[in-house]
Amino acid sequence: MPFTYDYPHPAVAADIAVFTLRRGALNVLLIERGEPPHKGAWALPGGFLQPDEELDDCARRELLEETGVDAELLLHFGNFSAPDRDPRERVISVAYLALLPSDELRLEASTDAAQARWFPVDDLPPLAFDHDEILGRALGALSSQARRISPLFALLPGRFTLSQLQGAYEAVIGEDAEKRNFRKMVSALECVRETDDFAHGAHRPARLYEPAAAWINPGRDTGRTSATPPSGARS
Amino acid sequence: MPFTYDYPHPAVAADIAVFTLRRGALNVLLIERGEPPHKGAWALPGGFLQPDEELDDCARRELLEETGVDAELLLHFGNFSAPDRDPRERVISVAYLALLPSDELRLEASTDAAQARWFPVDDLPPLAFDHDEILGRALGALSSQARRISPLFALLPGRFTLSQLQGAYEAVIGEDAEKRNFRKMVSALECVRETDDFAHGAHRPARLYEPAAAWINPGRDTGRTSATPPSGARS
DNA sequence: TTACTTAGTGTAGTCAACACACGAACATGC
DNA sequence: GCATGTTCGTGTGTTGACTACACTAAGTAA
Repeated sequence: MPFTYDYPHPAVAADIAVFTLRRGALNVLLIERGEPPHKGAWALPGGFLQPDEELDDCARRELLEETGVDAELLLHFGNFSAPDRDPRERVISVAYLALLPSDELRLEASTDAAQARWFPVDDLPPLAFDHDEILGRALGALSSQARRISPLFALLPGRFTLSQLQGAYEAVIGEDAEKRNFRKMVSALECVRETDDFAHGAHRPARLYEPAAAWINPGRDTGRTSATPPSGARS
Repeated sequence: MPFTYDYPHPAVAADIAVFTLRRGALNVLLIERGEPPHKGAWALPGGFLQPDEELDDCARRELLEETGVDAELLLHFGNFSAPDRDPRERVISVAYLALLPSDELRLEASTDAAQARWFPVDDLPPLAFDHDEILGRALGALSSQARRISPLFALLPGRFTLSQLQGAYEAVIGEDAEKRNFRKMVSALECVRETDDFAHGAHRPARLYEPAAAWINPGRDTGRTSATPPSGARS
């Protein structure tokens, strides 16, 4: 790294793709821009990095400020750095995805947003800046994450039925799952613990489950650093 | 995203963990810093983003400038943004990993580096800044990537034997593989094509293989966007 | 009491991953 | 040139994982 640096610094912002389930379908939170550029267009929420703030904290703060909720899962999935992606000045976008339980839907448009709204990911309006590209990448990353099941807890209430969990899985992956196989998978992953309570609806009550401890905020797989020692490949 | 932004902009840099194989072992390229801070300490190569440059291009350029080689695989695996990670000023580090064939070892220390050297990843010196954390994350990401086999081509010459490929796999994963199963896996992935030539050594010659087309620079898995249409989960 | 809907479970078949042993081909040294 | 040593390269049987599939259980509502 050079010890002098004469070039102008870019702005750095976090943009967040916030997903939730509404009526069984995956929805993403968009804001309608209240100011130029792209005034009137829909965009992902986001904002600029502050001086003494880590990027992860910036994303969490912006999300809290712009939507009023604190996300349980905030995952960085990419940077977007095209020099002309923002006409005002150079902005490096650090992109995150977040998941919210479907019942926390208190949307509060902030000053610079005309309104905030949920959109089904299958029926999106045109987006400002390069946010369509960012959102596409977010959906891909989300789908990969969901196969580990535990990230889906952030989409559900604290206790949930296995049918709810399967519904979230199907909504995120975009494919149907077979009931018994899904339950076998969840059982094998040992990521839920059954409770003694049941959800009562119009039909047979379903047992409620909760996340097993240590599955909140699961680390990324780090291969070598967390793996058992190699069996002899090292000399 | 707010339309005004009064905070100072951070510097943005790319740091690159460059890996290669030397005598069968995974090595990483480090430079000895020639200037404060951390003068005399070893660090990952890297440098600052220029005004009209994408982050990916910055990483590639810095690597070319500091080591004289053009990397075939440059993969972003994380950002590092602790406010005090660089004592000079705030620097956001965008971290990449790169793979080089083991025979391209023309190291040219640039002006700000006293020297550049390969280190086995099992025997590293103390590193400057937070580069030990960056390198740890790089090793984890590399191990995940290697399971797809095709990224390993960047560690090998243009044509290689299956034993060489297996050696690269084992060095990166950190575990031994079983020969026949490894070959079956490679065969199933259809990522190599056999040639009519053989490598002649001290013993029975081994057939040379080359990467199958379309496996250079493989895209990330994007789930929904590249998957077959869902079978009915969407209404 | 009946009808309806969802909850919840076990098995058989298929496929992929794993462990395993040997003959083939070439270089080298005697 | 012959024997020896080393790596190359292949097939099979076993095991565990994933897939597909159908019924009974339990409650609500009419």
